Amino acid sequence: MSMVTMKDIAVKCGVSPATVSKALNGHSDIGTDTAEHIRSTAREMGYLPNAAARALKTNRSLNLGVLFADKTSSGLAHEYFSTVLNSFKVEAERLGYDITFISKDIGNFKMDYYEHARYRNCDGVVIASIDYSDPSVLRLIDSDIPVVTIDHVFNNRTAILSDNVQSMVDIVEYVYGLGHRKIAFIHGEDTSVTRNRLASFRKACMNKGIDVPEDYIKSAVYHDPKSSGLATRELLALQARPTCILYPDDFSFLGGMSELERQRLKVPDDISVMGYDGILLSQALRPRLTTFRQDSEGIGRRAAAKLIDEIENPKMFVPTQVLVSGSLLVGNTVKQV
Amino acid sequence: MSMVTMKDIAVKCGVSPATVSKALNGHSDIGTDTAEHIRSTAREMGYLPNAAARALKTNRSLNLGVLFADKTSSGLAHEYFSTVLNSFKVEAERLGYDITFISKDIGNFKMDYYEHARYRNCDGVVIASIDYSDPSVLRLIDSDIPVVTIDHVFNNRTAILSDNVQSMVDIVEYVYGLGHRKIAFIHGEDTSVTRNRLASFRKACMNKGIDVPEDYIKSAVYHDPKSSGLATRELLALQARPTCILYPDDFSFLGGMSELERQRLKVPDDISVMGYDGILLSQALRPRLTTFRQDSEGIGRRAAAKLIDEIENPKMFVPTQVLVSGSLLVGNTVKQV
DNA sequence: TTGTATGCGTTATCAT
DNA sequence: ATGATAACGCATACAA
Repeated sequence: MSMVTMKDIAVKCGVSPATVSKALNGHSDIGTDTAEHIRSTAREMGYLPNAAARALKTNRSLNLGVLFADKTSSGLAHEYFSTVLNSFKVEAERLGYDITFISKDIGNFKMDYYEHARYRNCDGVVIASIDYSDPSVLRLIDSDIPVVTIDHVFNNRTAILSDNVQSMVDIVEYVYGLGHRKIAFIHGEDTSVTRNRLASFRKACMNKGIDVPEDYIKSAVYHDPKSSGLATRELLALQARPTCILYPDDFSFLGGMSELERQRLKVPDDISVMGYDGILLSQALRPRLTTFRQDSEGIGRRAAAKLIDEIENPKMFVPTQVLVSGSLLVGNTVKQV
Repeated sequence: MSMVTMKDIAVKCGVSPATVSKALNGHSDIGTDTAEHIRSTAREMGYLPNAAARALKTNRSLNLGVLFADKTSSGLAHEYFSTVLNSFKVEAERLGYDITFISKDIGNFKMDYYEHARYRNCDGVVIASIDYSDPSVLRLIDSDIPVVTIDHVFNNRTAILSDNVQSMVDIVEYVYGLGHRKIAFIHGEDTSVTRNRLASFRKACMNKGIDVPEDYIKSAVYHDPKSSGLATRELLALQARPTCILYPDDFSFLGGMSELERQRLKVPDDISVMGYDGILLSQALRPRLTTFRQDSEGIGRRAAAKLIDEIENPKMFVPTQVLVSGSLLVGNTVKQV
């Protein structure tokens, strides 16, 4: 059980600890024979590097901070973010980095995000699904720690962005292609993502020569079926009822679905609908939900790659906005009209 | 930006680093006036402890390892586990611990779970949602590192268990109370959880004097609507069709739902169904799914509390099985017959 | 090619 | 009540 250290290996091999260190780290100035001997003895003895000691000495922890939280403090419950996190983790591990969650107030010790990341010697931090106006977040963003943000752009910081502009273009063109001209859009709460989607929706409609009356634009809350249900009811009460409703996300559509059923409207025969995200659920519904699949796996992977690149090549670092495109997931909820 | 250390504080206060350390750690052998002065200068200077240095010296990292993975390597995508993880995280942070994911093979360095946990100086590890027969997992379980497992029992280890025995009793009694005597059970793949549920189901039925023909017991895969859909079809094809079907989990029920709709069977008028888990989705469906809500939040919280208790009081440690009970979530999918 | 010496930031022991 | 000193495990500049 007791940790075997480089010193132990040095003793066993009859060399100095420095030699062991170099051999284990693959330095070129060690005889190939000695190096190999040291490496094999290390393996035999079950040697493991001590991350803390290494971090203390090198000022590099090979540890990335993850800041995933929303108001409900359960950013992980959203399939989109848990997928992003998972692929971030996989890519980071492939490149030799571990992951630690960053939070406020650890134990009795009051600290903000920046302090927490410093305390744990994080080499970099990825931020997603959070209130970007929180001063504590801003302090981290403005700090000297490499940061990559997801779905939000800051000056001088790399951002990975789901292409919410192109996605709305694809969506509008798709439903337009099926003959829809009365397209309603229920959007989530006001964030930069929402603003992008909304603006792109309006523009795409304009480009197609579609008029979008203001009461075809309804406000709801992401991931909240109830508010989307309410918005659906309002849309259905309109004089000129839309033929197609776009929901803020797949899960929210469930609220719309209830309302449609209550009014005995069949999807897609009586009305067409589209979701957003492409979560598992959407493809388990019948009829299968037509939706837009965000490449959450790609987003997490790119975030890790970019962050680590910035960490390992600080000199060459240029803040970038990486647009990750998704794709239409055609189900059976949009009918030709 | 440059780290302010205890030495810096010592210089500024005109005392020795040792005194600073003691003052900051609240030792009693420092004058209250000096201690307070040191603490306030530390605050002014923006001092932050260095976790790596502290870990190196104390052999305690205040860091917990998390081993969450399934075959699809996305244990996080399951709402049950992401909820467990989140509450584990919240409780751990409240008690002063951070969380790091444990994996195999970090970068080019081949290691198993135990080695990874050691490498990161984890004070303890929580294990869930994993193939418990993996030798690499067993090595960790049999190691000297404090471990708490979730939904699986090992000798000499603390386990947090969702009460799968009582839950099945509650479920059977509930549907029995509504007059059902022909109850079918679709269960997940063979795990200890599944075995407990199945045995408890059989026993509960027996206690109620209900006969359970073997073809009322169907095998499916957790979280897989397709296999549950198939099982549903088989059940509906039976001579003596069940009046109520219990599904392995809420999500799997979606597969059953499709099959029921295909056969034009109305829930609950033509057939009653129950899910398991109580995920968000289940309560967004219409009719609302009657299901059994596992206390995933409580499970994560108890796991963190137990693990940290073992870490901080190793002398008093006794391996325990903590049974966390859930509760029926009554929706509208079981009809009185 | 190998070894010596030093220090990363912290805590703990032992003096004073 | 405070301080000098050493040590945790490792990496590196420099000497040999």
